[in-house]
Amino acid sequence: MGKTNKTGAQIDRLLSRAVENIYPNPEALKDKLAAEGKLTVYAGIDPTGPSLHLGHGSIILKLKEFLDLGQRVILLIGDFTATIGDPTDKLSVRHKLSPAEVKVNYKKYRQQLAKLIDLSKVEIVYNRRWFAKMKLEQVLALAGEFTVGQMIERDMFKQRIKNNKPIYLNEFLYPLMQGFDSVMLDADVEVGGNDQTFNMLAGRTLQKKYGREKMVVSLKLLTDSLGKKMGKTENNAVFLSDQPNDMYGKIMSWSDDLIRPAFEICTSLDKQIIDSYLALGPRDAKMKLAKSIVALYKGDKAAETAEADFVGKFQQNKIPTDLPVIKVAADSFLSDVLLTENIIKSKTEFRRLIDSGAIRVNGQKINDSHYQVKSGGTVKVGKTRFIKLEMKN
RNA sequence: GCGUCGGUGGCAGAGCGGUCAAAUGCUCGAGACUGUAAAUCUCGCGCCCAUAGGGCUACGCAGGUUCGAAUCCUGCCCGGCGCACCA
Repeated sequence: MGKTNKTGAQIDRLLSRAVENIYPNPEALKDKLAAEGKLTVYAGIDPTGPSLHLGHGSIILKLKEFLDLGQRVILLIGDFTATIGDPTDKLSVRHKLSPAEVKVNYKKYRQQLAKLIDLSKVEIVYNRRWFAKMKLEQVLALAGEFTVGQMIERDMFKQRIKNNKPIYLNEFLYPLMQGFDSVMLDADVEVGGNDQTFNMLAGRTLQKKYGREKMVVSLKLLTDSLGKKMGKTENNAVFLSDQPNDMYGKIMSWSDDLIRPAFEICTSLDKQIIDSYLALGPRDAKMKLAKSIVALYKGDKAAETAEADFVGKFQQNKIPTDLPVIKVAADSFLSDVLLTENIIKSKTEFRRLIDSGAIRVNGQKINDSHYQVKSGGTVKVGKTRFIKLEMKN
């Protein structure tokens, strides 16, 4: 095989790039990869929302590296686990996802991922397949594989105990279920975010009892200097469904110290290229980053446009080109228009924005909360919200 | 089951009969400065009408006491802790 050199480099990259840790150790995985035969590699995604975010993207990028090395890659859709949910956060009243909803979500995921990886080469498996018909005795057997001590080893649980916060029984079950996925898939490798390490290792433990070893690749998470996750809860989380302009803008609003890790985690650019970008200085490097990421998910053309738009909008204070156009009747109250378009949440908010001088019509600051629309034009709300008005005939 | 403490805005956490739309911190929004970064400063952050100001809804849920309740009482629901129970 003449391509050993090339695959050698590929393997090194796979073992290190964006990788936080490999269990039991990188060498073991390296040996496995070097050996003949396909490995079964998988990553799980819970279809809780309509959109994936960049964190999912980085997992997919890693899967692609496995795929490129000729491994068998499975994307596990946790449609059953998603219906259990995590009761930690009382806010998110997790409604059970119906199979139809899951299907809809997954369809969207497909579109979002299509640019990243050739989905026709990836097997899609739903874990409802085995969990839906699981019997209580099987559940108990599963639960019997772990002790409470093992569970409360987990940092999060320790914290909660310390803070007198409740831990629900199904939360203990969650890692077990995730572990059971590995068993059912007969997986050699699982890839996931570092926040999933505990769950993934539960799978490793469980699988060992069935006489099979799974390796775990945990990926670095994109965190800011305070160690906060750029997850769904943070408002600068980038969703793969975001419009190119938004995606670009959100990335530009990231903290500077995210630039280097983001290049590593969210793109597949070569190290030399990344270094050359970083040498440009923080602002320009971030622009390169934003453009690269947008290009990855939306295509080069969209990335070009998004960048041009950004430069125009924020560096030269121009109005972006492709604004949503709203038809309005003459003399409509601007507050009403913005409210119905969901640009603002309430009239009170409108008032507040007016008071702080945040609303401009055709560049003209508005200070009348009863402003009526007389003619078409652009409305700017704050720094990032724009809308174009046209008169209805 | 018994006892006990507790349930307040996006979060944390004050308030414990009127001056409470509710301190404070964080988050968040806007403005200034910038690179839509960070830091800093200023303002704001339930909803509706309004120029001042007014109204409505809110402090787990449902009732009650009172001129007046987030604050007191009763019941219910939920959680923490302790005790009991241990199939």
